[in-house]
Amino acid sequence: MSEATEKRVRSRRLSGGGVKMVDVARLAGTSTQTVSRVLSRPELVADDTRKLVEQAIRELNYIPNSAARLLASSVSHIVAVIIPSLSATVYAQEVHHIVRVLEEHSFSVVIGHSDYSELREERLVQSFLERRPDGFILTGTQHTDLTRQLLRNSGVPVVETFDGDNAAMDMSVGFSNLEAGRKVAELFLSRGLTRIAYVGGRSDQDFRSNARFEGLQSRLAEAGLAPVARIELTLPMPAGDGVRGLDQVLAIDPLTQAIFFSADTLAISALLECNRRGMRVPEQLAICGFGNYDFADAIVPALTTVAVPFEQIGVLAANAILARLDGSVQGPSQTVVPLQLLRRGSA
Amino acid sequence: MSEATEKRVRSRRLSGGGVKMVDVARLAGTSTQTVSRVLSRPELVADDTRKLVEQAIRELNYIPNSAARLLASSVSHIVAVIIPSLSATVYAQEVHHIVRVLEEHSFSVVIGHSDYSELREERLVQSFLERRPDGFILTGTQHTDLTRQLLRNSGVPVVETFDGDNAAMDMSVGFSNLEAGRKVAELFLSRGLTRIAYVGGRSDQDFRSNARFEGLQSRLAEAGLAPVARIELTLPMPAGDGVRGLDQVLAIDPLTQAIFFSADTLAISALLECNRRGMRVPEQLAICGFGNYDFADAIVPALTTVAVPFEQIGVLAANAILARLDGSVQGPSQTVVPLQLLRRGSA
DNA sequence: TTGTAAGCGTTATCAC
DNA sequence: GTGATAACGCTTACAA
Repeated sequence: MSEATEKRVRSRRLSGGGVKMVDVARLAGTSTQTVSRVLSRPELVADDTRKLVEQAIRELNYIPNSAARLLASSVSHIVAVIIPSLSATVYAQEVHHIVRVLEEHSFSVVIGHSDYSELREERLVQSFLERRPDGFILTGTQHTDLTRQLLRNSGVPVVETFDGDNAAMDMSVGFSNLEAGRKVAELFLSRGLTRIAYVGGRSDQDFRSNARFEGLQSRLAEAGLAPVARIELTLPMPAGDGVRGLDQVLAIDPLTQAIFFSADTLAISALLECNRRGMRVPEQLAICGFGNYDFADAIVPALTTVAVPFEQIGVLAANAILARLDGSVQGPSQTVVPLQLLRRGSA
Repeated sequence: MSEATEKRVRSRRLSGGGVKMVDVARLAGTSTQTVSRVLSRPELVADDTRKLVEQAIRELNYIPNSAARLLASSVSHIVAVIIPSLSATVYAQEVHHIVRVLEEHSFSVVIGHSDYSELREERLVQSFLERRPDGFILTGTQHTDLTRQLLRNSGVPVVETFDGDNAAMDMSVGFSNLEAGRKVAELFLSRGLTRIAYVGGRSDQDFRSNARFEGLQSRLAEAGLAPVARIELTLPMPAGDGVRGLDQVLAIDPLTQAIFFSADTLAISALLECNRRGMRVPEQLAICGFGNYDFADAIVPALTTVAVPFEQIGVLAANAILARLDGSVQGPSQTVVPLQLLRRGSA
């Protein structure tokens, strides 16, 4: 921000409003301390005094300055949330519920996107730490060393989400991507399918998709099989990429019998494309998605997919932070939420 | 937060880390003022001094305290964003781009949900003002009097989004919902359809949907027609509500020829349901959506809809705040982004 | 139950 | 180009 800007902003602030605690105290005929108490621990103040103060607050339209409060008390009432992208409904859903829960407890949420990059995440962590948040909610367990170090040094509670397979720095709320892959393999195998492909994010970007692939692969290996193809799409993946994935799979093995897509958006667009091309699903090609998004159940055939309780993850993550802050829980914790394979028409 | 909590948090902070500017200054052999300058206006510091300070910062892992900065400078580098819900992709998209743009300028975004309630929005504004944000981005132009008063008094730049029809408090970036309704009416009329229905949000919740309905209605009136039905669904509207809307319309008028849905999610689920029921779209029932979401183009028939540049709205809103802050723009402003009727298969 | 005094960590101001 | 000192608005600790 330019020099001129700072001046402008400052003068704006100084002229406008600018009611502070002393002003309230003066009007109420008390000390600032009493005003402070009315705000944070009203039960310690005599009823009459309290009413006077409350009246003065209303009259002056007093709004406390949280920066001053933080400086004096070292509690920010801020939780920092870093997700790969708000454009993916998965994360948007999660954040929705994080915000909802935290709002109720008068915490503010500051949000940032890593764009699927550990380095960008590191910069965000660094920048968010300047606000002295009372908690961090990150996505996944893959972080730079500096990110870990910064967070550890800060002593802030950290929740890592969406990854129940790997060890967390502090607390974690996630699900087993590995298990998801195995479940899907199991399903395909139970239908006697052997030519099975995987379509997901690039392996250097999407570590949780990697785990799903590994799960699929390991289960297939147990049956003496190997995936016929693995397609890696660059993130973020717009829905239309499902068709690209489909085409790439078919280019590698035109006789592919089943595809596991790492996201329902991809699976849905691929399935609709199959319909358009007259490829019969699931007879000719079985399709399984991941996430159980909107419309998974509305298309024909309905999409077989793995349901993930994204909202629950958001709620649990927020609660994990809150529990640590109010002391009801002390150490590290690892929460794994269950996945559910929804067998519908497409596989 | 409980008394015990405050103590615990405080002690954690005091023990862990706690490197401050004086520590850096001491190590670098300068004053805090010089450290401060290195951080905000490096060009004012001699190269040698600067390097010493930068070295000390790295060595100590110093992280500035933005609360102290705000207190001293009255610039928070925070923008508060309030949307109805992050569960709706529309707003998630918008926020995604707001965050992206503001991050680049080292602003943090704090986010809140109004849940389509003006009263909740008011509480959020009140609570966010405690953080002394440098800007506010709100959704729509419908707010309580107190909300307006608080924002006006604070002197903070405010951008209202998504509503280009009504007067804004300060700045606005939106589109004409009225025009959207008229466009869709025009389309239906051009196809000779006369029995036209509308499905949208409850009129006391979704004011922008109201405007779309009014646009539709006014254009129909010019042709001597009136809508055969208007369905009001309670927000938030899950995709499946599209089917409910469809059924309600058909219950009122089984001969309805066309439906304008206030969101693509509704339109898509209704269209897929028509397919399932063997109702031919558009011959038997024409369907038009709003928003041009994912999959609008992937289903069969492809959804005719109104494309809204949600991302662009986010970018423009963020830029409007930035422009005001750096003084390049002074007064109120009203930006209206264009809508585009995408005529595809469904109408 | 209430008040007084001393910080919290930074930046603005002015002097050098 | 650099430093000393006084804010910034609130809470904590202690005293009354």
